[in-house]
Amino acid sequence: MRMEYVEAVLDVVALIPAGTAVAYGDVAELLGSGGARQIGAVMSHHGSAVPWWRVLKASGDAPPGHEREALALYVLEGTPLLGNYAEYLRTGEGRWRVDLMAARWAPSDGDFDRIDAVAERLERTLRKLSAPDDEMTV
DNA sequence: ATTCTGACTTGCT
DNA sequence: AAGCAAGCCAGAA
Repeated sequence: MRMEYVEAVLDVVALIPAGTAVAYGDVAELLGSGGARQIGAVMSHHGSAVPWWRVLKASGDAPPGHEREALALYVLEGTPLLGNYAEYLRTGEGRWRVDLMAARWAPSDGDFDRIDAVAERLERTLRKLSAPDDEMTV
């Protein structure tokens, strides 16, 4: 995974507000590069410094392996949830998930500007890297 | 070049 | 609602 890609992903994730969330695939789409699995790979290895819990599966299930910690944060942030998470908090049993329909982040115009800037910077860099002999390639 | 793997997604039982 | 199969995208071996 190129560092430029990792940084671009983290830059976008850092913009997601508390109480909202997006799916891995959403980030890839906003970035216009790579797919859901790539975002998952980035979050898995480099997500610790950003609000990683706000990026999750399209189903609303929390990032695998971090369900407990994520749930505590969702409750704290007032993120819309579905299912019996209360029981999960008590006993560790019970199914729940984020209500992505209600919680999904809707970027403001300003957010879109920042996202576009990140996406453009990334694309520019990747293009340069993939075409060492630019000049003639038109 | 081929195969395997994974913090993914979607559609169908 | 819960599993499963395929499709998907890239990096690693």
